[in-house]
Amino acid sequence: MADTPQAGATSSIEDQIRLREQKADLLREKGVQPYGNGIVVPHTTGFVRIRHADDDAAQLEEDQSEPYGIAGRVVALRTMGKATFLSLRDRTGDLQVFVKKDKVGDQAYEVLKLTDLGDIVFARGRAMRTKTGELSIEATEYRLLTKALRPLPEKWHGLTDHETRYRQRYVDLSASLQVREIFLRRTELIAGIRRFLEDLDFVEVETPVLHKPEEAGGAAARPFATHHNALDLDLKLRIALELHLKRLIVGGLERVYEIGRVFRNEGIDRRHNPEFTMLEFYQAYATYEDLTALTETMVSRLATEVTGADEVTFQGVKIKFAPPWPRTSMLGEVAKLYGAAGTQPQQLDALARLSAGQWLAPVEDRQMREKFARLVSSGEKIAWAFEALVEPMLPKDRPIFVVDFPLEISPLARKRDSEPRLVDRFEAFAGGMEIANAFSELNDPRDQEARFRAQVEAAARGDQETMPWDRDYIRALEHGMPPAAGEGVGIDRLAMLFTDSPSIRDVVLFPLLKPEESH
RNA sequence: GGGAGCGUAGCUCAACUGGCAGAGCAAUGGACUCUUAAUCCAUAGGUUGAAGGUUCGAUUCCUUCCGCUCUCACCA
Repeated sequence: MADTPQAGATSSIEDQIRLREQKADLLREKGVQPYGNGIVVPHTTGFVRIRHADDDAAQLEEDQSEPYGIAGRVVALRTMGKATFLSLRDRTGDLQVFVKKDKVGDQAYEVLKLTDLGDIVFARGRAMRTKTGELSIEATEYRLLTKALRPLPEKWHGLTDHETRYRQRYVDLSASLQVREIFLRRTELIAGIRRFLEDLDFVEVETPVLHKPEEAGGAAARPFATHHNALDLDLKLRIALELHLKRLIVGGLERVYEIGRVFRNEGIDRRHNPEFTMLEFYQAYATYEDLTALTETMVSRLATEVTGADEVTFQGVKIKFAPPWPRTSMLGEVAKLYGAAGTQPQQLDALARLSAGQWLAPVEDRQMREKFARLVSSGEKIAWAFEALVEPMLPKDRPIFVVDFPLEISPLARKRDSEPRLVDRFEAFAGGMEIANAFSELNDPRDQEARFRAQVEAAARGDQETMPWDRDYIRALEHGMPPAAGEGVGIDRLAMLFTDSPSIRDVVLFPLLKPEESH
């Protein structure tokens, strides 16, 4: 075989792959294993960068410490005959490597000449500064560890096509340090949640993902169906963590949390992926009021830990997470809009007397108007009016707690002692998204039975997002669940807020896409 | 599921009113021992998402399909 690939080669992707395969063969002929293993990599680029951040060229020249050994992907390559600069990227970032033929030797330089953008390489050498001042490794040893057969995206614009970024996340992550940062922040967010809750004496648990049909409740959503062959058992993928975690509260664990994937068989959009990550935590002897304080403290601290500040810019709007967060009353705001004055019971009475025409009068949106026809209870109508008329007006520069939820849309929440048509519940909104939902837990087994009955009746009317009647959960409550409060937090949405990502797909490593074969 | 937009070389993008499908980066050959969007000379790279239609002629116009993005609905 010739020493170098021949001129006249073409550059379609197939040809580029073939050329790189030929280079791998040439490396083998030179005794270099293009997919070797077992190399010891003693340092990261970040280690070198930090250690020599303040050293000038003269100081580095006097440095007599052992040479550094780093490995990573070649993301830039500039050759000037017998000297080459390459940018090497490892998990900590990039560092320039300066390879001179007279320093590494002829054979290593031949290997270098067979190196392509995207290859994984190893370099050993002392730190130095180039004449323009860039910290670099001056290689005395150069090895190729992995031959890449496909080219990297264009160096200046990178990979911008969303579809390719999501389908080939490995390319996206290789090409973009910003994308890496997003996912590192997501990881830091989850670690921060664990630290925060562990400090409060919560224990992390794992509950089943595979639910029997009667267990697949805890939220208003349609589940995915699956099947266990050996038991010949139809199963659902969980839509929430709630009912199992509360069984653990019955069992006396008192403070539990789970961070886990849940699955909802519904539409996909900027805020929704069919599988997403929820934090749910339950605390015995706490009320939903306690959880407002916990939530604003936790989220504000997470914002600081993940982004460096408790003020975050999301899609051009600054959001201040520092406690206390403002509150708004779902009942109160709706009552105000419909002229229902007085105490909460009086407001509820007045709203219950409204005719369909009166409810619909202030709502212009056609689809919201159509949706009204499907509503049965007064509580559903209050939530509907809040969504149509109040939610769009919520402040954008702060998270906000919405309180005073009606009973009918809260089948697992405790009734308020002062007004049993309401429940002790809040939802937290930020950046136009619901980020948390919490309530004092319903622990009266007979009341819970009545709520399940209402769900089953709603299902009979055609509602597809009702909860099943979970008899074992009732049995658990019959054993006595201490008074408790619990909360669910959408991890993906916090990740969006803390990385200024417009789509959930930007914070999920491998979002669900339709198959690509059929393009 | 409804509506709007987009799909051209490995990547990022052009192509006027329907008239030979082009550039930069990447690639290939050559020069170059301090470059950093390296530079210089040369070369090559296309089923224009797919199928059909209109037309002398389609990247361009029409139909259907596929995928993505935005949006509405559902939801967290």
